[in-house]
Amino acid sequence: MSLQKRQRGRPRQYDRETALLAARRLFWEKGFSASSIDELCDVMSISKPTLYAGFGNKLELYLAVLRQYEAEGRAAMAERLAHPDLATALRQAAAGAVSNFLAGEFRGRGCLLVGTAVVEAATERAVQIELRNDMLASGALFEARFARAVAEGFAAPLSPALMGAIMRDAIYAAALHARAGAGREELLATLESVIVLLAGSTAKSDAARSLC
Amino acid sequence: MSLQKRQRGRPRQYDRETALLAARRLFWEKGFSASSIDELCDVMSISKPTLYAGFGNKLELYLAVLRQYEAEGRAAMAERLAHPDLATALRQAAAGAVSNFLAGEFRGRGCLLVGTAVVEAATERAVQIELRNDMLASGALFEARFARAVAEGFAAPLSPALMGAIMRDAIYAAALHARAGAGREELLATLESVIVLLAGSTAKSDAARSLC
DNA sequence: GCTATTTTGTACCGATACGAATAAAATTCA
DNA sequence: TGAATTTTATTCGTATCGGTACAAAATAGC
Repeated sequence: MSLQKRQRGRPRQYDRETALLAARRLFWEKGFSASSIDELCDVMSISKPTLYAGFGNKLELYLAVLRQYEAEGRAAMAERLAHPDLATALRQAAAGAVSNFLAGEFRGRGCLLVGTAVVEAATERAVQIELRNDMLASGALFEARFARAVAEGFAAPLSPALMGAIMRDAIYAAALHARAGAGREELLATLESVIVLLAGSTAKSDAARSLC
Repeated sequence: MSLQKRQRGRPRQYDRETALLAARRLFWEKGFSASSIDELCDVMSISKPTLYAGFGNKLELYLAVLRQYEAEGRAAMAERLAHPDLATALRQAAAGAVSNFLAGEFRGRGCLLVGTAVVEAATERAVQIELRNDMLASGALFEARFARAVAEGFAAPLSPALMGAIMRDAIYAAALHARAGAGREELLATLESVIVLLAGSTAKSDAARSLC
């Protein structure tokens, strides 16, 4: 479907994914309501009618940004969770999330969904559903990893679903802390404790071990 | 200080705490940016110059609302945590928080701070500090409760500080889920698992026990 | 009653909000 | 080359934004 031949009229001069990335940066910092259409056009380097023609309206643009972000994040998370050792997989997932929360140009970035979608969820049903599905999907990702560990002989203290929920929630809470200005060590310390409680191992990650 | 004699000019016709409560409801649902001054004046039943004279500007009003909310919430939380049994204390705290998140007129209320302050934290330093201090204070509250348990002979799996952070984070995550539309049972199930992991007891709460 | 002081509501300010109308520019097809 | 089609930028319009000037209203002290 992406290989359809060139459209008939004037070719568009912007790249959709790149434009969404630019919009993401603005939404991430200011949130949905405080990001104006004019500002979005600026950072996306397109004019207002171009934005409306290409993305519908402000809310639809925001939803497109969220979906692009979720797809990227979920793919990265699944990759990190694939490590054969449970504790290491969880540590990689936690470290990746934390790096994402702390990267970027402004202090206290956090997670795009936790940082911005949460507010609009109360008034915009579509955003609430998007947020809800993201949390359920994240939980399912961790649940699957715990289920795999159980199948491989891991003596779990709880059901995979509950352990997955706890691990996911710890990471979402870390996103909150990041937005509130917390530092990397603090975020990682709490997450490490949760991993120890859930995976029962105190072994250090590969990176930490190589330092000894 | 609150007993100072009647001021000299025209007495104000609104009650400050009541007005803040009304503003809280609007901010809670729409967030800071999407709540307009006109709408705030409506729900607070005061005129615009009255609002500015009494509360400074929109941001200061919002901060006043946050502080009133935090004070109430912290007092209630401390009271629930005072129960002599650790697990029961944690269950009461969790149940109280969940009830707060799910009460109110609109679906997906959650926590005022988690639901609205998180967005503004990235651009408004004062809000970020307020949010950060709230999270630290909440963590300290739980830490103190765990420390008390340890002093009373509880065999803790982690330091009180870490256990307090984990418990607090689980509740903050529950606030996120509530805003995303999750139901009471789901919120309580995850929190109960965390309590079991931390307090090590599977005893049911008084209310649940009385049902048997 | 008169003055000083504080709160009140009406009206208003410039700036900016989201979105649309319109027509020029750039391409494909015939 | 000309018709059809799509994207582009300029301009505009109505509504609302946060915030303020101003004067009337309501109290306490003298």
